Amino acid sequence: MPKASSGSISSENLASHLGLSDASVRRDLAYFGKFGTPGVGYKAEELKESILAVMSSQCLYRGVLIGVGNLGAALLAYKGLKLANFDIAAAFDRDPKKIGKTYGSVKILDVKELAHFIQQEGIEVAILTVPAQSAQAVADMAVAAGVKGILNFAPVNLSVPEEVLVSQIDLGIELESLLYFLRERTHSAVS
Amino acid sequence: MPKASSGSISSENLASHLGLSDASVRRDLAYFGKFGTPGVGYKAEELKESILAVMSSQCLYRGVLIGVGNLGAALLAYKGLKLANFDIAAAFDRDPKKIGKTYGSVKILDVKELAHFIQQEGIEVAILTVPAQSAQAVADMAVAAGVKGILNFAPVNLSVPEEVLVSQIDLGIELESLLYFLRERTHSAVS
DNA sequence: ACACCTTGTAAAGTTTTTTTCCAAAAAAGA
DNA sequence: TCTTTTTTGGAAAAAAACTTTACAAGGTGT
Repeated sequence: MPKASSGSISSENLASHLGLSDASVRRDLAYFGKFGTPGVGYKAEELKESILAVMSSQCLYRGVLIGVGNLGAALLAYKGLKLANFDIAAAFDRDPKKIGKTYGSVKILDVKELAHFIQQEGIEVAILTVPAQSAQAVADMAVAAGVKGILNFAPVNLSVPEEVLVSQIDLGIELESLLYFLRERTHSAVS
Repeated sequence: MPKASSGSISSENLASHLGLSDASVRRDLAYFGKFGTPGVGYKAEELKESILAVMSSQCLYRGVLIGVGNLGAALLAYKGLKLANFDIAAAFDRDPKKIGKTYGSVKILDVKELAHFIQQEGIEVAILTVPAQSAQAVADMAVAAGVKGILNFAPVNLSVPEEVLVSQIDLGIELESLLYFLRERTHSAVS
């Protein structure tokens, strides 16, 4: 592994830490601008600033999280979301025991207020962490109220107008995929 | 959208429900065997049986879940895992308040017993739902004890021997990706 | 001034994914 | 029975995505 010199780091060095090739690192960084200096590499501090600058230059999106079960609560607690210039304006649930509570700085509202809230606040993104059987109905509500993107954790194929972007996350499929590759690997090792 | 005829469904019909092309559906199904009949399509009941047969013909993997926070609890409650012929043999945590409890049929044990349990039970897969700062240490333990695959939810690049398969799930990155495409779409719509 | 690094980017190469195409199989109508 | 229609499975072609190679241009140190 190449060693880091004072304050600077080369694409080769970065690559070895990330498990990529030097060319990939350069290409990916270059996509957003010129952050390095030829013959030297990337100055760590500068690179960090530049990346943060690119990320925060992206316009802010405001979103709601719908369904405060275990998974929803986990996401509310997860700090990584703010990094993406994403702001959870409110969470929604149908359970009266949860409504009115606050997770961090996010308030839990009654799902009946969802449409009104989305319209009033100009919400563009919804994170769906509701049970599978309610997912389509909730998505329909959110889309009708004006949401443009959905991050869907329910194991259901949502049907939405094509101008709405859905990103599907199925934890079961991730696991199956891992197991599949494990089996492939052990099988080919035997044969 | 094509209509379904009694008991049978064509690849084109399946495809339209899944948002794929007919050819893709046929190719993907054919990968595991011949389930359809030319001129007719796939008999729904038969296809379902065949898919279940393929899935359960895959050898069973046993795994442990490490870190019973909100996310861990959500996964323990999620029934989709059993479908993949995957069995969570036990969960682990370091919090004495959680140790000894039972989620569904899964018992929560002390993380100190992790290595011993993995070896004793021949566990092959670990699901990591621990905080980022403990992820590498826990992964090291699991790998040393014999785990061959890791499903990692901590936003950390695990470093493991290359014979160990790691599947990384970063919910923050999923969200960023969604936002990125949303921005791309709205920008190109303007210009 | 010269030798040596290392970036950014274009071009080439590779891999993966998707689509197209068609022989063969099944059903339905003549 | 024979022909037409439908639809599969799989081969071959096409397209797309991803990686690597290659190198001019920009910088550093002697």
